[in-house]
Amino acid sequence: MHQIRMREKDDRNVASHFDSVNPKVDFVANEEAILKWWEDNDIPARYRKLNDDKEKKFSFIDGPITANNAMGVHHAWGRTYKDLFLRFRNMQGYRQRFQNGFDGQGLWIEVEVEKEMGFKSKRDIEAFGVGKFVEECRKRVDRFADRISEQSKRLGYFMDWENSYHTKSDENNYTIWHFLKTCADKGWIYKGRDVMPWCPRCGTGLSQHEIVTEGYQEITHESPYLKFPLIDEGHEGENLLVWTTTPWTLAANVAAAVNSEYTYAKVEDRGSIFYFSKSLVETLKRDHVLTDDAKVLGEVKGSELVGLKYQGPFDELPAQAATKDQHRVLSWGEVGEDEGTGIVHTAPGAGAEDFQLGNENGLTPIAPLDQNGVYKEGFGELTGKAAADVKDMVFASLQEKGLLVRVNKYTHRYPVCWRCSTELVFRLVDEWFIGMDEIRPKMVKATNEMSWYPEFGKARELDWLKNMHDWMISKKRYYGLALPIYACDCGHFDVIGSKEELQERAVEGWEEFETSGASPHRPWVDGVKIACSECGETVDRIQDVGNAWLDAGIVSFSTLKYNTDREYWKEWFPADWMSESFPGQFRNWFYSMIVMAAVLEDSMPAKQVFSYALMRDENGEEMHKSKGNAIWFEDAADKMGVDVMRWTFSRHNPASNINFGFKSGDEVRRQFVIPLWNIYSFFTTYANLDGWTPENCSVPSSFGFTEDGEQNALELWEFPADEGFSELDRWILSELNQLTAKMTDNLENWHLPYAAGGVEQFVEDLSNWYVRRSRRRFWKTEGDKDKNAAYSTLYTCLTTLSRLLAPFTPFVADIIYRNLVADRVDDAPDSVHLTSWPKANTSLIDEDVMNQTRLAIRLASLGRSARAQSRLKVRQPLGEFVAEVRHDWEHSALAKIEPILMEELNVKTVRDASEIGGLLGFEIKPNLRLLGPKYGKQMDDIRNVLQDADANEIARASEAGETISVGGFELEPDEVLVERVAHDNYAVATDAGYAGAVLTEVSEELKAEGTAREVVRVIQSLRKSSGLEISDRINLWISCSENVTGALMTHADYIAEETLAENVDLGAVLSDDALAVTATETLTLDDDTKVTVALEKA
RNA sequence: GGGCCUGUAGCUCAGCUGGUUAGAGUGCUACUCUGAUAAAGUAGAGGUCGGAUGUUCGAGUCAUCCCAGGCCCA
Repeated sequence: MHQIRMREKDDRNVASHFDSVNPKVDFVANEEAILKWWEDNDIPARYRKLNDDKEKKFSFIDGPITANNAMGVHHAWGRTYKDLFLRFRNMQGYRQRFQNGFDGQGLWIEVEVEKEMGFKSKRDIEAFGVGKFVEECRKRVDRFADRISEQSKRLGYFMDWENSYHTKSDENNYTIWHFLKTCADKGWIYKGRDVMPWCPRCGTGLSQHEIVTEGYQEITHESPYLKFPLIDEGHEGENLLVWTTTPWTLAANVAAAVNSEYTYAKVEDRGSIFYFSKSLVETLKRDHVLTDDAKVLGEVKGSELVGLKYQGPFDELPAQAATKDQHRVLSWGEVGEDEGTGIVHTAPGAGAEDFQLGNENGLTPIAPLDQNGVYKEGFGELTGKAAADVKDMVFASLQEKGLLVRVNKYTHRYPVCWRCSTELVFRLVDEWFIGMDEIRPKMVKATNEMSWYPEFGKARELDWLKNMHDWMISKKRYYGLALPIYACDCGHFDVIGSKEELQERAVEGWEEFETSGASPHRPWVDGVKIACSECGETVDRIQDVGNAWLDAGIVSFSTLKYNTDREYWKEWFPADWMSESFPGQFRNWFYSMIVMAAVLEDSMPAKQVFSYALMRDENGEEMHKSKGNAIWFEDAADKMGVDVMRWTFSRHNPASNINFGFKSGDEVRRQFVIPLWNIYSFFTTYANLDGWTPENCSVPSSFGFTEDGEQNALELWEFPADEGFSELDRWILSELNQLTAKMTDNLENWHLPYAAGGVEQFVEDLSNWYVRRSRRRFWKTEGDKDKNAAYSTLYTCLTTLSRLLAPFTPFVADIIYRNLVADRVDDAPDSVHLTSWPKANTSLIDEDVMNQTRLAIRLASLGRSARAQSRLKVRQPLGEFVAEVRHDWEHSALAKIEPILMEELNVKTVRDASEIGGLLGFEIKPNLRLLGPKYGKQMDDIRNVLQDADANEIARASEAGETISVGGFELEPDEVLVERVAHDNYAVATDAGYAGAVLTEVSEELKAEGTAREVVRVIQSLRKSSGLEISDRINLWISCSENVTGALMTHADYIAEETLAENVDLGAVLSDDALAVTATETLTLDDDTKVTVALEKA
């Protein structure tokens, strides 16, 4: 057998006893201690190297975490998944890379650094110096990368932290160049135009994201209503009534839009005829746009207006020369009729939606503003004026032309620059795009080939691909991928695909660039110039940097040595697994990963995608720093502990949002971690008392690795004939092996809630059935085979559990493992994280014994319920328990579990209700599964006749296998269901077709026994309160009335045995003196007689 | 407006190809028990299974439509 040997045997000081375990444990302090021990003993590195010699591998590609701020608990959620599955694969013997990634380029970083430095605009950055600014950005990224690494270690995340990749690295950026060059060679890269939100004060564009989050304010604008005179024949003298909140855009008007579905009114007011949405007539009168005398002349559908030409409000301007003949009415589904006029002024060069609409309709956009928000040439008196200052000039001009109808105040949410609160304008700018039409089919193919968890991820990704437009990859900023595009005035542009190519093509500035370190970043790379491949002119790099998703999308190439070691890349690409949160990542990281793999290799980037939803606070509210409900990682780690946090995540269904908080953490600790710890504490307490060590364990263990296909000692093991293993042992070992098998399967299929749920059920079973039912086996004084079997079984459960839990709760798992195994067993790995994943011995999975025990647990519960109803305590023995079961096998099983039920329920006999047919009454129900298909609509009649029929007769007939004649129906014996109901003298409880009853008559004999047990209980609690050790012997006096003495006499031996009494003085007369020196307690029995017990240490 | 997901007890969620009285955990209340116990046991209250219509002998489950929430797209 191949065993990983971690330490020379003689280094090891194998102790014979377990460290004692404090039941009042401080989990957080333990975690910190373990963390230190891991560091001191190099466990993470040894864990990572564990499978270096293995053939099979598991390739994980990490979605880079933004190294821009510290980690929150929502990051801990995603990182728990990553760590968990990587640990699982490591324990299974897969070779892995363990590379973490940091995302550290792009506007997000710039914005944080600007805040840090107190910058207000791009001009501040330019003044500070782009080079210095970029350095500051890099420093911030490195600072937070370190911070996140430390936080991740605290989470127990075992990664190769010294070898994390950075998207800002040269390798990453140059690999993107290669990607872009590949796109360019196929002709997919082009320069296009788009309208972007723009801050005229800062002179910079803002991303949609910056506006969505916090960039809106309530602002009141003066909003004009104006006429667009129609010029088509037959419409002379008629006008469109148009409204806008941005008067400065009117000079760039190209079209007007209506909703074809709406009905428009033709209205005469003050001598003019207007068209506008019919539903707004009253609103416009109320707002004094129309007078109360306005007359509705008729109605037209919006579609009838489409195509009509009109005269624009500023057609006299030179800037309108190319567009004034394009003015017409367009159909646009987005036009609403809640406000305005139902006719929308469209300026494709000054509004994002307008631009889109303009493109669809072949309009020429007019871009009125320069980068400072000032009108360019061609706008007459507006030229040279800022957009924000021209509204009065616009109104005056409209007034003069007779086009202005009314100006109203209008308050609305309007986007502002989140840095300086200046109202944004929309500006037409040049951007660079990747045309996706030819890439899309490859992406669809890859998406279909990939496995998605949850499964609907595939449909969502495909849906996104369907809607996907060309990819805008440029951004007018400083810190990011330097786009290797060299656009020449001749109209041609070159794309450079590598550092080497740049060097070859450079005609200027290469030496300086090389001296600076040749990092493809602004400003250093900007000094390198090439010759245009078309006309030979010297060309600069375009100023733009790249979209940040290019940075993250290339990592399955750049981090796998695609450019330097293609064999290595082939070994690890495509990845077996990638995992990120799904809101957003379908259009971001997953998307860019798929694009890159499709373009470069016509492949998928990863075989399996795993994704999860969003984290909310405890009340389901979104977490926000500003709302104060966000939880910092350190707070959670310090207060609830990382194991608790990780288990909370692990038991959750990834596909649904998680509501996370300290309350749910407390529940997990109470419900799961503490019970587990109590079992562990119980085991070590008694094992130490008995001097039991793993050498005595009669179940073999195999903690290290076996060769593939080779079975380990446990897998080959069978129950020995004479080692004392009981049904109970067989049961829990069966459950354990089933758990192991199911866990493996669930983890291989990403089914975390099932995996975690299985462990929770097992811990529950182990604690509340196995340990509870086995307690006496551990208590007894002699060390026989039965006791050793119990220790061996519990030890095996705990050590296996520690390994199954290692990927989930790495701290508590290692604490248990190290105490029970690493420090006690020769050749066992030092840490649970160096052990192999347990393999199930399926021959130990015994369905019969598991079913039997389930039945016993169920019937015991019913019995306790029945007792509770009768108000007879478990301590009072009762004559009989009658069980009603449902299936054939359960009748025979009942005989086997009889001793268990007798003990659990404290009854003298257990009977099967079927043996005593007269005891319980009958109830008859139709067997719908059989009768339904046969009788159809007659079912209601059958129901009724069965209700009215003689239940006893039908039950007899059914059990005798006779045909049942009832109400004109001839029913087969199995077409009715017979159930039993309660009878006198029995207390009955039922559940899911099962029933349990106890005989409530208590004989004198039973009563005496009950009294004896009551007395024992009092003595035991007295022993405990007197501070006696469990093994201390005592002398005992019992003072009580004569007939109670008689009753107790019969059970004197039992009392003595249970309480470890050497002498029992029954019927003793206790003097006050005696009471003063010994421990005493008085018990009042049901009939109000009193029993006083006194004891002293013998 | 379109796509996907979700809607079952106060809360978190199971309910497989339609089948008998819709479950679990948790929380709450009461009682019980206690030599591993920050535990455990038993009971109680708590549900128009988001709504409507349809298919069927029978619908939480299937179909259609609608409502609400979420994510994405327009």
